[in-house]
Amino acid sequence: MAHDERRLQVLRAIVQDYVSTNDPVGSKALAERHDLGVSPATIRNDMAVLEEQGYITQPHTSAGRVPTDKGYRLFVDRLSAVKPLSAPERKAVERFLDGAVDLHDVLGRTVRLLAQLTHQVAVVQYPTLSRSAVRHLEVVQLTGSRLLLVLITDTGRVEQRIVECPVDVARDDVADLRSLLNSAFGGARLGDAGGKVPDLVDTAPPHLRGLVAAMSAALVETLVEPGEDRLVVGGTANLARTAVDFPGSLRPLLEALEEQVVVLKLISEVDAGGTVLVRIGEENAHEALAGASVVSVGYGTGDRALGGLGIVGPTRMDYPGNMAAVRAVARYVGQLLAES
Amino acid sequence: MAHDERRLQVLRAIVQDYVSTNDPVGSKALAERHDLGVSPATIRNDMAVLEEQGYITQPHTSAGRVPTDKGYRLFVDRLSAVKPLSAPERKAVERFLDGAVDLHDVLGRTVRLLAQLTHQVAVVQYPTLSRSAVRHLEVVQLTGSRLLLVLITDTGRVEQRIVECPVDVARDDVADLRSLLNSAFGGARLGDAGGKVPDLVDTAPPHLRGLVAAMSAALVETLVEPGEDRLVVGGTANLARTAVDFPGSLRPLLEALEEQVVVLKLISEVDAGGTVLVRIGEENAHEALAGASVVSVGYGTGDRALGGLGIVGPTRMDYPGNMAAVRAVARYVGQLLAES
DNA sequence: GCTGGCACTCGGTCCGTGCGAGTGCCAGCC
DNA sequence: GGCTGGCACTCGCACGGACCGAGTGCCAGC
Repeated sequence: MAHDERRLQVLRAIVQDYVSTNDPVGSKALAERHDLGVSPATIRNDMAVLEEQGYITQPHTSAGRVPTDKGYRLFVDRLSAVKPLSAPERKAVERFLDGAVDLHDVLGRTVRLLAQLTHQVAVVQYPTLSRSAVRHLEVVQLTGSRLLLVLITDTGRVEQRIVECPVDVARDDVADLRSLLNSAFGGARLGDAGGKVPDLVDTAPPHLRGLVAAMSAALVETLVEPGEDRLVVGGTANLARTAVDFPGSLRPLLEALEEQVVVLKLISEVDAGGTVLVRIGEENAHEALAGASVVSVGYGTGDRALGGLGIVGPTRMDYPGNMAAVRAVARYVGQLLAES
Repeated sequence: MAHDERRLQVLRAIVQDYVSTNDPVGSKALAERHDLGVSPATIRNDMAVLEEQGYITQPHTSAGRVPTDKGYRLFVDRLSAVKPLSAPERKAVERFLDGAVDLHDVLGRTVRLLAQLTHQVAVVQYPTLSRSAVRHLEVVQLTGSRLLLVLITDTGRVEQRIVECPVDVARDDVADLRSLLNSAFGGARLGDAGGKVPDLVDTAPPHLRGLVAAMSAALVETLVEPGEDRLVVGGTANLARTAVDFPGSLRPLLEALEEQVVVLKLISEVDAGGTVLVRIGEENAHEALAGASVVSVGYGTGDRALGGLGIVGPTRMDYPGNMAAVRAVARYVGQLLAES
């Protein structure tokens, strides 16, 4: 029906105007700024219907309308096309990310880039350990009984862990231990590492069994521990700019970002297909994020998702632009990591 | 002179009251809440003098007085004693920091602890590389021509760096390279590493010279690059709580904290003696920090300072308490790192 | 089904008033 | 000489009323 169609145009116009002006938008302004071909009065009727359906709301009588979470949802799903990045923007992405010297550097640059492109808080997850494979395991003796286990994954991630042994360890044993661990775990997905432990312990020379068990345990523990999936956060200064959009205080949001766990959960719920995920306001199912939207996407090499990245901002954000930025950055990071 | 003495008491009382109430403090309130032994009128005279000397100021006529940066400075220097942590607090420090599994973990806990104790933004610097010694250097071959150099310092810090070689490297050469590098740099202070490079390159077997030079260069570069002195920041949510103290916006401050360089400079200007450094407002010599104070101290093992840690907050802060917390945490972290 | 007109609502702003906290000054007292 | 009580004065702030304008809902007419 033509009616429905126009009503959606009205909703789109409302979202666009509200996002750019931050003022509740009225029927007259809409008629002026968009070529809807009808008079303000007609728009008013449409708006009344949209409000009844829950897509928009008025902060108070005699104010314009504002999109609800549901309204943004419809906008994202049906009324907007992800707009590609401009040429200079694409160039900026390349320039910004090239020249990174290691994983830490890549992710640091990524988060800064994303924050700069979107003017929002950016979040990047380290490549998930469980989906990474072991490239190398290194054992370094710190003191007689204290060993440092260093794990290097195929994604360039380097993790360390101190292991305290009950007794002093001989130098030669350290070397043996290293080659034992490497031949057992080398090349294996970390997700499968747990299963290999019993076998490894059984086949190890008797005098090394205790050691092997301890080190394997540390390895498994390192990746099982949920906190070990690290997160890089950047661009929190952008929150100050959008402070007006967060009624009470920025505090809960800042706390959630520091907490990491909350955000991590959101960011890591991505698939490998490169679909951009948008969670709007209440959809986030976490109180502190009720007034915020999260745009996230998985990055990876080929069809393998390594981790997620995305942005957090007010529900009143430029969804098409931000979705494009997030997607573009994820693609580029994926490429970059595939090279290494 | 007894006069001067009382005037200082008045200043101290003003600082204390203002810090706890956030209201400009008037002569009457002072007389009531503190046993100064004189009437409000007398206090008014003292306040007039203090104002003339620049220690306090009034936001507007007919308001109470507020300490100036200069006033806080005098307070910190002469009017306050660092008050020791309470027993439960000391206990919390121990409980919080024990059980850390590696350096990353230790510093992460430290920053959270400090933020929690002081209710301010906490900042912890990674142990400076230039003052650390090489415990072990590891070389891992990622692809034929791409090597990963992993540096493990005696402070438990692990740094990585990808080195691109012009030609493919043979497996055996990697092992040789590793032992060459370790025997050359092992145990050496990183600050001295630069000087050893020429010698090392000269004595290396001819076919490895190019490689050795490249790796040494990467090593030196890693620690010369100023950005490599990392910083952990936490408790930014506390900024939201103290937002009232930052007139304009939190933005500049958040930006400075993300910038890291600025804060790093402040935090790293510490000595090994355990002196707590306080920089108040304008003393920070950086615009974004003009309304903020920084309390910092060096942490280290024995008489060797490894790095700095501290807090950033509004000038209106509990200096004695925060100085105590910063000092106590630094001591404990120093001990913890000395053990490893 | 669209449109112009109209009455109505209500938040934001401006202004005037009153109040109270706090000050500076002064004369008097110890 | 220094402290004190008293007093006039200054302002910021909170309160309340008036006004204005944006925006709405509804209705009759095309």
